[in-house]
Amino acid sequence: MQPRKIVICEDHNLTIEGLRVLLSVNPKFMVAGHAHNSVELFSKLKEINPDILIMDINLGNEDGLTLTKKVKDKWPSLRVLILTMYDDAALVNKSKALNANGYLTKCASSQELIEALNGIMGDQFYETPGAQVKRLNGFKKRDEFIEKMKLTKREVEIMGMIGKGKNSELICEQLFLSLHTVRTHKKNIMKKLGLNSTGEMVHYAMENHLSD
Amino acid sequence: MQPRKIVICEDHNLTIEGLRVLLSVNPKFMVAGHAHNSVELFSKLKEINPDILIMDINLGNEDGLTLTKKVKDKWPSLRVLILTMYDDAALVNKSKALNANGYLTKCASSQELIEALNGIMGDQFYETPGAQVKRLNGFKKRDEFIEKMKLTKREVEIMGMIGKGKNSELICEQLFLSLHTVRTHKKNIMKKLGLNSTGEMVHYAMENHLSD
DNA sequence: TGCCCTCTACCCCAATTGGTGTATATTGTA
DNA sequence: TACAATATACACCAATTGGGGTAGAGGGCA
Repeated sequence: MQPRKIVICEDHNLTIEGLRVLLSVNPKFMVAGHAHNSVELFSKLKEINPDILIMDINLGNEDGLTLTKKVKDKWPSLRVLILTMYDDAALVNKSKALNANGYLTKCASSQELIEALNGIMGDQFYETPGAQVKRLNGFKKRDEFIEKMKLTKREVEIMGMIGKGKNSELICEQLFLSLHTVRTHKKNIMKKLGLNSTGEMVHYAMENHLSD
Repeated sequence: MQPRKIVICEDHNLTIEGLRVLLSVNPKFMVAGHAHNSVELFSKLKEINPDILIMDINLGNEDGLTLTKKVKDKWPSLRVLILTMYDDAALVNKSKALNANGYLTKCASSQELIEALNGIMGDQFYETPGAQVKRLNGFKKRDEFIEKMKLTKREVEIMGMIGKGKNSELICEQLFLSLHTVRTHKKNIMKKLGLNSTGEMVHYAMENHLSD
């Protein structure tokens, strides 16, 4: 049988190279390419037309889950394995909802990776057997990322402008919105992220690279 | 020459295995063991007595930096390379302060990993060359900024706290000042720098590295 | 001694923001 | 089709901030 062609989408080179060598010893799979972001990914998918996409959720300032949906819309038969450091039930469900074929945390062994790659070829959604629901409160940024996932598109957009130090009035002008609307969005963002002032929002947005 | 013995401390198996194979092709280095947490780490260090420790900062619910300090207290000659996904000047400085020997982000290529492993054998703190330049520019920019704008010592101090997203009330409490005084300082800073809101102040403070 | 700068502190008033709640149109999706 | 989520818009009131002052205490210096 031909080896399965794999494309890896992941922003950390070391992880990409690690996966490449890990998989190079297995004749059933072949890493045919990799991408660091959505633009590279679409180009690679067109060029290579792989069987499997290994997708990291956290791609710097891009959202791997949204990207997964776009990819599956265009290549429905492509099998997608979500590979992430976040062992979170909500993310597993969201991955399922977005038509991914499996979910694996980076805590997995190479053995489990191979099992997952075999698993996602089946009809059912694949998940690490006995995946433990670990608490994620150890390091601040982990939670922050999960929180970031809860922001809607518009909220992320407004958060980006706040991160540049813009006030509500300026934002509403530039987005052709009512001042009320912008203020409502700001308040919703603050609730979601647990922030209490514009200053904290600016700090958070810059710290978490929500601003370009 | 004997290959350098390496121990990897990292909670993600895939990363460990990836690093293992990446390094297996290089005769200068040998991965002699790995650990997922502090307990395993101390046991491995005693058993193996390696030359190099590759340490992930983010170890689930443990803190890799604190662990680094403990390790260096016990094995001062051990060379420690901090390997993390966070490209953050504050973390670099903290790593330095805790006697680590180098700092590398996971965005690095395997080539840069090798360079880093060679680099940390020297006396100086090793950092991804590009990142170093970036940081130097930051401090240069900071000095120019302060000189140009002629902020007083107190104003720089308050600007730093604003850059962390703190509001006037919190600042006055922490500096044992009247709220009036802090507000006066803020207004003076705004006049000097031509800023019109707290949001703009936070943005400027972070952009110009006035916050630690 | 007189002058300038810094740090401290206060006043007034207008503008903006924060907290809470309501409401409608649209979009996506089960 | 019906339901949930999102984006939009507004009301009301309290709290904070922005913009304009004034002013005394203390340090450094010609």
